[in-house]
Amino acid sequence: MKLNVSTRVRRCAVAKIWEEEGIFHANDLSEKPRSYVLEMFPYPSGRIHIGHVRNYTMGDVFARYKRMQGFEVLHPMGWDAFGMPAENAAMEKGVHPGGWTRDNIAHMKQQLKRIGFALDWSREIATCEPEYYGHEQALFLKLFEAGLVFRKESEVNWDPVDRTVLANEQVIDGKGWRSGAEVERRKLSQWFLKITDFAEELLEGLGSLDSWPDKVRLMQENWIGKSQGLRCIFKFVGSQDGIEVFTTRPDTMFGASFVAIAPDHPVAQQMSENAPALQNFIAECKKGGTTAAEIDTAEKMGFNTGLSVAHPLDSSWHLPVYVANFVLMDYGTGAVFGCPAHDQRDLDFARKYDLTVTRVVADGDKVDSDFDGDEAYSGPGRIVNSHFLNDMEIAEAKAAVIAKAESEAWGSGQTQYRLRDWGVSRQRYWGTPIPIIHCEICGAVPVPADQLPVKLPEDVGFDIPGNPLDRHPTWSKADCPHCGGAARRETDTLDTFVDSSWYFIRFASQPGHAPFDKLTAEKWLPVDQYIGGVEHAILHLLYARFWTRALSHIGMIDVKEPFSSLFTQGMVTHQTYKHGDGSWLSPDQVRKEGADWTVIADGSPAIAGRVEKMSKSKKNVVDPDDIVDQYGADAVRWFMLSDSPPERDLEWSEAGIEGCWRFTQRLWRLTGQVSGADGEDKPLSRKMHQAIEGVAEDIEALSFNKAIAKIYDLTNAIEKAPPSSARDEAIRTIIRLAAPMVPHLAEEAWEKLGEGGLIANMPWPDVNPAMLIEDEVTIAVQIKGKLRDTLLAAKGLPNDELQALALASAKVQSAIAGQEVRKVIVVPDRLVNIVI
RNA sequence: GCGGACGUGGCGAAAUGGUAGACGCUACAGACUUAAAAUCUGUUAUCAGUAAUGGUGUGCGGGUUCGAGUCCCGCCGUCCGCACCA
Repeated sequence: MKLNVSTRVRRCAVAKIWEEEGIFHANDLSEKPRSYVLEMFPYPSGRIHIGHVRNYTMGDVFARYKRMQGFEVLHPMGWDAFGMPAENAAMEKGVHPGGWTRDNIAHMKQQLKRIGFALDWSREIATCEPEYYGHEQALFLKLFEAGLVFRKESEVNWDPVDRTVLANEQVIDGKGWRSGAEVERRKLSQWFLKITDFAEELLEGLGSLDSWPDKVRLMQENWIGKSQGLRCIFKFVGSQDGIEVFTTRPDTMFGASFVAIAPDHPVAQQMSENAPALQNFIAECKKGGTTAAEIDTAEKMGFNTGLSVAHPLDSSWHLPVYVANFVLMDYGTGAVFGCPAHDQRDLDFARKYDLTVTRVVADGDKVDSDFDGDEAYSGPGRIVNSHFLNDMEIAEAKAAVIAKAESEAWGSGQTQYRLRDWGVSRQRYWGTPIPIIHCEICGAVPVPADQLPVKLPEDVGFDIPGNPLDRHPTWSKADCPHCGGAARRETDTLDTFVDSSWYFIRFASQPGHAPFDKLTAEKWLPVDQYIGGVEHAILHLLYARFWTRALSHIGMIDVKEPFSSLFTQGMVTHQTYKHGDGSWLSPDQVRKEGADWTVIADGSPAIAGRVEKMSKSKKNVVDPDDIVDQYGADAVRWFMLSDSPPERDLEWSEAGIEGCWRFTQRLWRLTGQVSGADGEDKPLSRKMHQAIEGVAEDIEALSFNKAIAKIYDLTNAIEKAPPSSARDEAIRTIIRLAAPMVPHLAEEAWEKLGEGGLIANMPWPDVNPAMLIEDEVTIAVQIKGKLRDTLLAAKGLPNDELQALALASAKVQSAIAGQEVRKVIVVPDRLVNIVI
């Protein structure tokens, strides 16, 4: 226990003053420049995780810094409160999801408050409350009216024993997590949002997001997956009907050796009606989960339908038609032609079913049509063995085939996206009810606005798997808003990604009667700095971008991109330990003895495992409450920011937090050293001004580890310096520089230094540019790029004088040893490189 | 399988193409102390050398350049995402 009681009491008092004065409440009417700082809101799982602490500390430092720079800052917090864990808790512990969630929120809110985050709690949101999700239903219906919502069949993971839809994470090795039954893919009619209408916009918009990490933009670009290709028909032999195929490689058409269609392609479905063998094959394909990884890694299987199609470029050339498990109905036309020589999947398939493999793109000097080996060639090259395409470049050949297809009317060039429409239906209770009523006569009818919110019923049970809304005795019964006849409510709820697709707008403006007020929201949006985990790089961020654009499209808000600057922080990791039998041990169950680890309880040997992401199952979690009790919030905050660059993983360690705690003490001791002495200290003052500038730059760039290194540097310099008024000023300044990071200590120190008011309200210290300039610089002297000497020179010395100084150096003279100097490269104020 | 990233001392790291290892942690030595803790001072990439100094060194192999941790090509390893976890 590092903190004594009185310290803890004082720190609580500090937090209370911030709260009483309401200094972190954002003023909608402020005349100041604005800054909207947001961290991804947490799922209320029960306890704040150390990863949250890292995320929110970064945002907090940035928000506090922006306040010091004179901005009106909006820094809100809320809860992504719908989701599966609440239902799991209900099943396991018999508690109601709502009660469980609200208890968790209350507890976690207290935890956050203890860490001293400068949050505007007056804008707190929990997505599970009708005050939030009712507005979400209204927005959903706006999109419905705009034609951006539709219904279609889509596959889900079906557990045939529990008779329940499973989430991907509930499918383990193709089996249901509770029942252990082999999971099947089953089709259900579900609601979708037309995100594909915005594919091009979302792709183009990435270009304007220059304050997003390149990797995230690249991932989204690949996810949207724009490609140009040919859509064309392979006609059945002797028929005008055929199979429509999409390909991005029309240049390889003369290398085609088969056509493959998806198991749920209409042609396959129709044929299977009278073909039990095909039926079995299709059923076989439907085994296992729905994820791309599972489908891609499944062994490639095909079924020869016996059908033949004619090659569009040569109708006398016939190709077999297979049903194949690796062809997806969701992408393109659900049918492809296989060119094994130049596509790995097709090659694997061709080898397995003994189909011809013809080379049509030259691989260096390999041009013969017979292709051997098991590695497809997808690189550049000239077209070979392809009649009129021979000798063309790939791009040229693509254009030639598309032109021919268009002129002969058997196909056309087409832009295709990999992005699929967003399925938002979930067969679960704990989510936003989809505000639709199904009437046998009128179809799917929106719930009228004056009947919103459609509230979740409280009286539900979780003793049986499946959706309690579906089997609720009365809830789903409703009158059709059109004809007044008996009808049934939609019992699916919305994907929780919908909840997180507009919460940042609600934070900016939350009237009671509407989702948000357009003008007020536009004052704050877009979010100036958004911070969260990379794991959200694609889905959440893309959905939120889409939702914002959709609202903009229907005129509800004039904002295209919701997050102008994005930062993705790394995970918090910790050493793991195991028993000899492989079971996990928590770090406090082991002790180091010499080079080895032993289990404290029984002295048996323990194994120090890898440093891994903190998780309950590996027992390497640290509870923020415990460490705040032990070291205080400031030391914990300092640790979250120091050493590791924020975008990388941070390893939690006992030694590390101890070091941070010691630093907070050092800083505190400094504040007792104000001497009142007179006198200048130019080098110290220069260091101080460099720190004011450097720390500001680093915080702006979210390089907290570098900012902290600069604060350490200045601390070292202050400690070494003799008393002077410059030193006293440096002490007062360093507290202000550290204030965003260690706000409690800074507040107390401010009082102790006899300064008035709250440091939280102080501006960032001013830099005197004249004080930044160094008058001497160290010049590196190299010979052929190798360092041989360094010398001190006046800053700004002309190149010829630097060169003369370097050549005069004794070390240089002995290294040259009379050889001819061929060239000298001089970088002003930096180095001289002598080439001999 | 597909897509994306990362790799520098004992450890976390720093370094507009220009002195690799700032800053922190650990460890070791010393001061203070009856003692311990705390604190303070110093050392801490590696090899050779008493030292001065010199060689080597940023995952591995090549390349561009006067000069490469940084740029290019090819490997290896680790991590993240893949549409119903959030």
